[in-house]
Amino acid sequence: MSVTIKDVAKKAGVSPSTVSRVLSNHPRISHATSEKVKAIMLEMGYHPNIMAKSLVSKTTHSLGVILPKPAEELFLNTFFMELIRGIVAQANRSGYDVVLSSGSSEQEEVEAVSRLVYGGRIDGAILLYSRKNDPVVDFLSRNHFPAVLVGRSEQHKNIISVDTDNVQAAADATRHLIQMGHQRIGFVSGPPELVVSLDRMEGFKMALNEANLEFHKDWIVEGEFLQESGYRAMSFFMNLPERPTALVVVDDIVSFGILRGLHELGYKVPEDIAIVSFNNIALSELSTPPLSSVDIGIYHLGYTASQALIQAIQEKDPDKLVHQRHIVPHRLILRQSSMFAPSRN
Amino acid sequence: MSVTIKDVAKKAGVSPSTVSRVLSNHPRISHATSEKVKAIMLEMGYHPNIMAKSLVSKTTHSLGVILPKPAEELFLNTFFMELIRGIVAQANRSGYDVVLSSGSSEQEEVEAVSRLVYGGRIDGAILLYSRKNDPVVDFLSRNHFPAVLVGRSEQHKNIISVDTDNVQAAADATRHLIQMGHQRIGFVSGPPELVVSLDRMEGFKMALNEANLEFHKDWIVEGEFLQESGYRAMSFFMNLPERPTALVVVDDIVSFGILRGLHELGYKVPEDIAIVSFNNIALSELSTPPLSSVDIGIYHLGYTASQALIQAIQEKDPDKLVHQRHIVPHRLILRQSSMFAPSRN
DNA sequence: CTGAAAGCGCTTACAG
DNA sequence: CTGAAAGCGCTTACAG
Repeated sequence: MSVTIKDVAKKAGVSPSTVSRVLSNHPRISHATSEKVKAIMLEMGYHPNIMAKSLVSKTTHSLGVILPKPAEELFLNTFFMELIRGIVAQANRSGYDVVLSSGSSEQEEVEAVSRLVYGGRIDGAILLYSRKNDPVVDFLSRNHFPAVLVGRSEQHKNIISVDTDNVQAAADATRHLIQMGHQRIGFVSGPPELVVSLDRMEGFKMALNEANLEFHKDWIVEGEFLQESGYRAMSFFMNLPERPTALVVVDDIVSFGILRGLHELGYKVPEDIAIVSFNNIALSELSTPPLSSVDIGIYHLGYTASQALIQAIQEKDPDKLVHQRHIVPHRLILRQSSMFAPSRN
Repeated sequence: MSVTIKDVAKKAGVSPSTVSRVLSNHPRISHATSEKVKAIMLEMGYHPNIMAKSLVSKTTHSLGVILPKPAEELFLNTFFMELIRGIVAQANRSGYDVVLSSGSSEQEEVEAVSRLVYGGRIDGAILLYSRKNDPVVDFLSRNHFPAVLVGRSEQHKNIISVDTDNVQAAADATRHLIQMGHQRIGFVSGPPELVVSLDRMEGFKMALNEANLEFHKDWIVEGEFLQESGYRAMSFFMNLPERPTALVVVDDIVSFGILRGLHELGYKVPEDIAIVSFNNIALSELSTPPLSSVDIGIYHLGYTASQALIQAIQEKDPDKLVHQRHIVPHRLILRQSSMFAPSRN
């Protein structure tokens, strides 16, 4: 029913092969026939059938993106949206489509991915997060399937990854508080199975070490990327006999929970406790007070991930692809939540 | 290189046709051969090639989702993410993939969609928003391509749509303020080219009318779905000689901007001005004060859109599809921002 | 219940 | 510079 290469060929008085060659800008085709065929394609409203093309070319011009399962799904809506926007923008620009997939368990995630991969539905995959033992990463790595990880993998060192230097980022945030005069600094971390939590924790410790500041076990709290976690962490800290004067918080959303709790209890930020967190989402400058936050360039991360993946797909020499690690620069944005020098005691 | 239906057939000692029939659970296949073939498929790691299947079946089992162009892109990250989560969840459950596409202008949007549609890449499309004169809707409607609109279209009454009853929702919000004793109520609207802005405005007027309250031209402000718009609206209202005591605000994000502005100027919410807004995003209960908001079930909207689209794709009788309109129920969530009765004057 | 054959719409050596 | 032919991996009448 829809117009095919044969219809165009017939009307143009050439063979289907020729039409196909015009389509792919084959060099050895006469300018005259090329023009004629193109005119007729336009006239007849011809559009190449992508499926047929894929079937023979063994390439789909599609990238697969695996959405995190519900547990982490709550985790920062705006983070993932920004990431996906960056991914889709760059993919479309390069003529690639993006196929979204999700599973409601790790098991289902693997099934979804393997359907896409084995079914020849996608040319490469992007993972939006990095867990410590991720079966999806295992699967892709085992199958030598082109893949890019946003974040980094502990096990699979040679998967291509696009990441923030989270160790440095956390060190930067911590150093800022130290420079402001804080000596008692706590850390609110994310789920320990996420690599990002570990990296930020490490940077935090690093900065404390440099400054010969004490690393206080009691001043470390782990949680989810949820406001409730921040709320709980806050209540834990504020009940401590000796409490920190500043906090490094793994994510802005978590800081919102902390701010809310402190507000309810009548504490003031940054006077009673100073806060720096990560990701600099749109709302971070809108909270009361506005949050100091490390901007990690989320859109840019997504954009770079697409770019790296497409490059990997098109690269023939596999040696060039081993152990690629793209670092997107971060930037500490200072706002009111950390702009206070504590009195010495 | 990958294992095909022929390989399986050879190993099983049957014809490719038979393997294909086993795959599709054809009724007239003997249990014995079916079992044998299935065992061999598993053993050889067979996975059907989706492209080949699509080519012959003329169906892709993919839904296309068009991301809004940058202008509206900012518009409510978390809104779109929730919507997409709902869409993907339901699509995957029904065995459909979701293909994302975007353009950086209306022109590019249409091109992206037509590539997907004419290229046979998708079986149907979901639009995430409704503009007043949308070329993408025109395109889909003109081509009689299965499509679902989240929102509603003024021109194309017979496109399938999934929507909130925004008129009622806005009326509910407004009535609540009236019941609290407010007589001077303002409205902060969104871009006038979006249908949702118009519908909510209409509900607002309706509720005022019912209560014989004056509709004050000065108390209506249009803006974007951005915090800055809220900030500006706030400053406009607060400089009025006679200002409203309560506001209905088209979106929570806009309310955040209003809250911030009022806080800076030292006004109190809800005492100086009460606020109700829409969408009930995750952060609405975290603001200071927590926002009263109409929960429109965003995830549910996405979920329903997927469901309706898949139904439309699978429905043979086109008469059944005309003028379908699915309404997802809304619910006014009361929080502190509107819980104050103004003194009579 | 099963097989041989044709065909989906394209590409790409091979030949000229 | 162009065409005829084979083939990508599947499905589906048609026959038996």
